[in-house]
Amino acid sequence: MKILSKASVYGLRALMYLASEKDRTGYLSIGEISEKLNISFHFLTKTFQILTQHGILESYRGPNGGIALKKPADEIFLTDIVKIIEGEDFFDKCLLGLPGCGVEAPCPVHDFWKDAKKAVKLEFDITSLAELGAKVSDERMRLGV
Amino acid sequence: MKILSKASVYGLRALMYLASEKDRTGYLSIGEISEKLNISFHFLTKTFQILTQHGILESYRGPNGGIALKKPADEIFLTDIVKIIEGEDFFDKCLLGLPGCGVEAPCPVHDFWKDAKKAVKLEFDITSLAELGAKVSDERMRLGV
DNA sequence: TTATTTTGGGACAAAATTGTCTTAAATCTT
DNA sequence: AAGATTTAAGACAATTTTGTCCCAAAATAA
Repeated sequence: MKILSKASVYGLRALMYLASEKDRTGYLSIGEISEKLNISFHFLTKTFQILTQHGILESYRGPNGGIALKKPADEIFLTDIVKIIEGEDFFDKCLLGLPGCGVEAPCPVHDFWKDAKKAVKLEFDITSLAELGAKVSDERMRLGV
Repeated sequence: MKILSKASVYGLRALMYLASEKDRTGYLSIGEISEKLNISFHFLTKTFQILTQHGILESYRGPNGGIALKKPADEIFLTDIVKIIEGEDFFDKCLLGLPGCGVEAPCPVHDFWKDAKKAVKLEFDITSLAELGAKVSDERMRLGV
């Protein structure tokens, strides 16, 4: 059961890493992050560009440049990130891919799937990068192999 | 939030159609199903071949041939189908794609995701093709556009 | 100024998924 | 026996996703 593209997975892992290093001031380079997490540098750069354009990250070029969270980590939630990368309709999709599936014209699994999406969305709505970053730095939960 | 490949989606929709036509005796041709549901005939054929090889369907060639459920529709559950098409580990995957993510070495979202997967799996485990077929035939829930 | 470091952005390649087509095999009908 | 119907199976093409590469732009440092 895979709900996220690689772009989202890489983006999320990288942002969690960023949040876990909250004591370091200034910018973190994409190179460092991609190395630490074993993610393709160029691929991650592209995802970060999108997140920068959407106000999640702030970037700075040149020596000692890199990226940084544009808002406090406790004000950025999983939903924000996932909707940017996967699309605004991320939590509105029919399990069977039927367009316009809803109460008026539901598919046979609509009722169940509606609830399942709601539960996941709720968790994504309330889970912040600060919380996840803390789990990495404090509880040593892993982001890589 | 998309958890199923097209192969699964097509397969499930086709099987629900089959279950919804339970009064018709004999085999239903793949051609009819693909037309009714607007699914590529050849693509659906390949998915059906896999389901036939795994004991979900029974096929018969020649005039008046086609496919039929190999077991009663109330003995076939969503989990059975999805595991065949997506893989046995369908409900065991880490949200962040980390191999071996588990209680010993969890990722930061492991706890939540474990529960979310469990809830979806439970529903897939108890939802039969008979139940879904009835929703299509009795409650006119839709399988196509 | 010149060299170095870093992100930005696009072109391009590789891989995976999805979709199409052709031929074979099995079966029925005439 | 011959032709028609239908699934089986594989080759192949199109599309999407993922990954790589190159060069430009911005900033620092010497």
